[in-house]
Amino acid sequence: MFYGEFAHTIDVKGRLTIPNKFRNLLGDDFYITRELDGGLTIYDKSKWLELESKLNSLPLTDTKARELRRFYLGSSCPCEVDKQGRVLIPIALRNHAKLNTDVIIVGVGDHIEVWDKKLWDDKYQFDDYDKLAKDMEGLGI
Amino acid sequence: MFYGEFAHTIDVKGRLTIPNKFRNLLGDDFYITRELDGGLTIYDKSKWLELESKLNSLPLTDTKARELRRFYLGSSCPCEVDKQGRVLIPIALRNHAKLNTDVIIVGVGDHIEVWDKKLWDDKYQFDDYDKLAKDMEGLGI
DNA sequence: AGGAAAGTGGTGAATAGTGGGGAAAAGTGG
DNA sequence: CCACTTTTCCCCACTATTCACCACTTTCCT
Repeated sequence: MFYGEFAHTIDVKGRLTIPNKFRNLLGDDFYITRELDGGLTIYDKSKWLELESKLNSLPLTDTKARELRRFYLGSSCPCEVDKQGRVLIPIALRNHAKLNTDVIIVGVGDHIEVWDKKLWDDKYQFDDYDKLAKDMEGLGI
Repeated sequence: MFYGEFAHTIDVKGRLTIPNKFRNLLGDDFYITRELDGGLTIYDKSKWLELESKLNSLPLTDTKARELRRFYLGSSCPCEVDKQGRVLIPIALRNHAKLNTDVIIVGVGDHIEVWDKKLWDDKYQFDDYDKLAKDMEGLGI
């Protein structure tokens, strides 16, 4: 399982170092794709296959299903790490998540998320604890 | 399986380079045809044969079946890549998908789609995450 | 404080993508 | 059936990107 928040940088070539704590857990084969709220998600192989088979089971005739597939599969990328533990994030994904130099890598249990630092800071400062508490209540936690 | 989004160009002669990552997977024999949402689709041989046999199993007497066949088979084209890894897209298909110089080639799991860049950008910016989430919910993902 | 490990940055070779010229082939009209 | 135009295909050349490697800085741990 992936936990914690790491501040890393993407260099001019679009390379991002995977936090050391995540590398062993991810293994050699993992996938990166878009994520609903505007960041990127890294899935290990088994999680990815799970998502993919769900998507593939959808009927071809459904317009929404086709769009979902384009969203997830179309933007995804099998990752390869170099000897320094870095992956190259394709331009399309970098643009989608508006990644600049500074990014935040977050372990969220069964997957990892990648956010532009500014976006992350704006969105998830978590200073409104009352609101958070209300949300939790609504979800029965 | 085909993943990812690539921005390529069609030159004045109508040639399109297949992204290197897709070439090996496609093999020598593959097919291109129209696609439902306004782009083109590339199928590898096995997927193509599958689609073709499905279409051929439809009753000749059914008007809709005849139209489907015209749509898919009528516009299709067996592709050959030159030594630079390019295919020539027939004019009919180029027109159908309104392909200009800049196109987007998208790997969507079991097939590849080709879109005019402008069309793709307009259609698939995917910034309405709530809508997308709703769609997913509706499809049980 | 010292050493090891993690993260960052840069360089050069190899490869992918693009564009164009010219020969071969196919289509068109007399 | 022949001449002409157009399209297709093969080759070469240029540019941009990718990838593997090396070197440096910073952080962490003992």
